[in-house]
Amino acid sequence: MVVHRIIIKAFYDLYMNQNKLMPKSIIRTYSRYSREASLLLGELIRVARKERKLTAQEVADRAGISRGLLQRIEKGDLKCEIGAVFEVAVIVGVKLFDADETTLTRHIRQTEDKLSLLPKSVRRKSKVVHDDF
Amino acid sequence: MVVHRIIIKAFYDLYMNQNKLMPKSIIRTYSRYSREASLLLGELIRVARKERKLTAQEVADRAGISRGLLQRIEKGDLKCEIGAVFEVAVIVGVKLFDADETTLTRHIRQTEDKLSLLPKSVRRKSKVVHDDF
DNA sequence: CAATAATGATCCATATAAAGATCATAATAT
DNA sequence: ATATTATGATCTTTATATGGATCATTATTG
Repeated sequence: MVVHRIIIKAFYDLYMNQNKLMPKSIIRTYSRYSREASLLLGELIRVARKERKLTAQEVADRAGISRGLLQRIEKGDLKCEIGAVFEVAVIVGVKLFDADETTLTRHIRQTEDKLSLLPKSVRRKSKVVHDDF
Repeated sequence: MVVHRIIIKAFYDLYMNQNKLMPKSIIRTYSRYSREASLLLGELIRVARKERKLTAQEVADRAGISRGLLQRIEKGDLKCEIGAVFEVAVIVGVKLFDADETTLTRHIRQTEDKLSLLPKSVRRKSKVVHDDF
């Protein structure tokens, strides 16, 4: 029943468009530092991939992502899942935090210890110091 | 015209569901290394935020993200935009690559130099070595 | 202890990232 | 030089991450 699908699709589009009038899109802005950190990570990945003589498709397959996403990652696109980026880094051998597995685990424990000493919640000074003058 | 919206919504749901029968969802799996790297980063962010006495809401606002997303970031959720994570890290003062802005820029240049020396594309050995026996 | 604020968790709607397909171009091996 | 393959770029569809609201719980201050 092709006609059904077409009609339903028309209503679907209608529904989608009625709210599309004001996209309310989220235009996110990034600091220079973030952009450069991401760019560097992407380039390190690309260098590592080539040094290991792996094609983009091979790495993408191993990481379980599309080649297109890998391209964006290597370009330092900030709108990528951090999980995908990290996974690719691992595959091509780029170390995160400059640490191996064991070191990573140790750092986690240290950080958790530190965290346990800090207050569970941050309390804003409820009242201004009552500036008497 | 509330009725219109309801009807249209019904068709919308119908349309969405006809394809939902086989979600074909992408269940991504992550390596232990990726999971721990992300967890560490999240915890470092949380520690830094508390040390600076910033509430979750304040940091979220400054980063232009929701408090919910910040929560996920601090928990090391791998399904977050890397841009959001990096931005938060910058705000609370967690250094990426253990480098300041200048160092970052220098590393980028070094990496690009390295990249320029590598072949533009990786070529798989087109033919197996013709295993004659 | 009481009051209040921060955090954690969950839900829904929607904006958007990702997959997949396709095309053009560039780069490598023979 | 030529054939072949990798890469880059763009488009559409679909899956999903995010924002925003709400509620319960926990912490902190006074």
